Amino acid sequence: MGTATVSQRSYHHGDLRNACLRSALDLLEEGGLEAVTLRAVAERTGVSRSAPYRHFETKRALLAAAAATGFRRLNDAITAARDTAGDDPQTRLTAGCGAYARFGAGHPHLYRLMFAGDFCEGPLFGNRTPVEESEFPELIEAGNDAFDSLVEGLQEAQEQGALRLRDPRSQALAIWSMIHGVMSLYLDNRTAYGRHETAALEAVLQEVLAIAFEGLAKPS
Amino acid sequence: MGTATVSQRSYHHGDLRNACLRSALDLLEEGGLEAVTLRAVAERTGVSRSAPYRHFETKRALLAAAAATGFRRLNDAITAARDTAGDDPQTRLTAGCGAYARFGAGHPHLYRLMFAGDFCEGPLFGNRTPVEESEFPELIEAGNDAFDSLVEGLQEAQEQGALRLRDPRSQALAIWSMIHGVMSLYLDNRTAYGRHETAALEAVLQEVLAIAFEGLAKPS
DNA sequence: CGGCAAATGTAAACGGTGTTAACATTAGTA
DNA sequence: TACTAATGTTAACACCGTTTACATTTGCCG
Repeated sequence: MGTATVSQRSYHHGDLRNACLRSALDLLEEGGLEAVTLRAVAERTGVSRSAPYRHFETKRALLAAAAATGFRRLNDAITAARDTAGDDPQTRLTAGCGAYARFGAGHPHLYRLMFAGDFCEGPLFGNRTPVEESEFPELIEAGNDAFDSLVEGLQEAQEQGALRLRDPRSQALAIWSMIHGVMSLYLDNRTAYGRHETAALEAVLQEVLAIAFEGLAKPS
Repeated sequence: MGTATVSQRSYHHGDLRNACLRSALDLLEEGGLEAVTLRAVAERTGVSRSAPYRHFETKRALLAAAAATGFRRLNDAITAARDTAGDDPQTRLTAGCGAYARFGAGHPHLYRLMFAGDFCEGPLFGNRTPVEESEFPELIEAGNDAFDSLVEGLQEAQEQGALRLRDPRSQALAIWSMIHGVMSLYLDNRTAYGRHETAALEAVLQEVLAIAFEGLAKPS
């Protein structure tokens, strides 16, 4: 009979861990968190039900890996937007915030998973202490990296004289809280308009950012 | 044998719906959402496994009722704090926000359930349109009532000249977003300090509120 | 090369969960 | 007092996460 072709994969998969992760992300995007079932992940990957357990100790571990992937993608989206936004620090910050919102609106289930808060025992943003002691260090690190990007943007704005000189870490935490609040209410369908009314999201976000920048601006 | 005493309840419970609701709220407070199992609710109420289904069509309906109770309690806490906060509009607003944060920190699981976003098809805050068409109108109404309290506080502050004159509904949505963002990151263990570090929560909240009031204040 | 241990995948089962169907009991009423 | 609707019970269903025992393959060491 046919000799083993390259894509045959009779028994061993070769990269099952990443394949499961991709299946989980796909299922999440298509059907929300409730669609992400280990059985569904296994079936979609074309493997037996218990195979994923060779690469993820538990379902939470798989979801944590997916959330970490989400933070890395979010960070990429923010930095890319800022890098193509010119020189004005406020424009760069606004571009980053817009990319943040676009990411959340475009991947609502992933965004909610990233902030689901059932993964980390330890804190995430602003954490300088034991990353390795956490249950899912990969997730902690990805989240902190994204936070650091925001801190850099604020420092940049401070140095160019656009913002008051305060601790940029606490400024960053305050701004992140605001934007996350907007996204959270929007994604959880709590705002005044429908779930897919991107216009409503943009309006609220602009109002919040306007208030925030007014409150953070250097008194002229 | 003993004639039926008042509390005998041999077969019919009398107020099983409220009893289940209370059991669910207790289980939620004690063990988080994962502890709220219909079986546990039934057992705690001292009733068979399928009895709750006579009063709640599904588990989601029970959780929605619990979330509505949460919004009513939150509204009560906010208005009580504001009513005992004197006359200064900003003090009254700050007192309301503090009560909001205290409620969330004191009932983290309930707060997260209220904003879990798996109940409403339609929007919640700021909604003037079909409350009855929603899947859980009780929840929509309780959420809108709480939102309206915040709007009233902002109108009050505007009338007394403490805030810029803008649409108080969009101001309220912006402020709610900010505070909810702080609470969400805190409860989901995303902030820079431990979960039960109330001091950290207060610090971030004060920073956010300071920025917000600065941004909303009437230019002097 | 040969064989052997570790890594990886499979099959079948366990307990727990939401939900439903069929049946039992009670309350309200004509 | 009989009948009906409301309410509660028991037993089962499918689905889920997880584990255990077993099968296959890979890689390495002699």
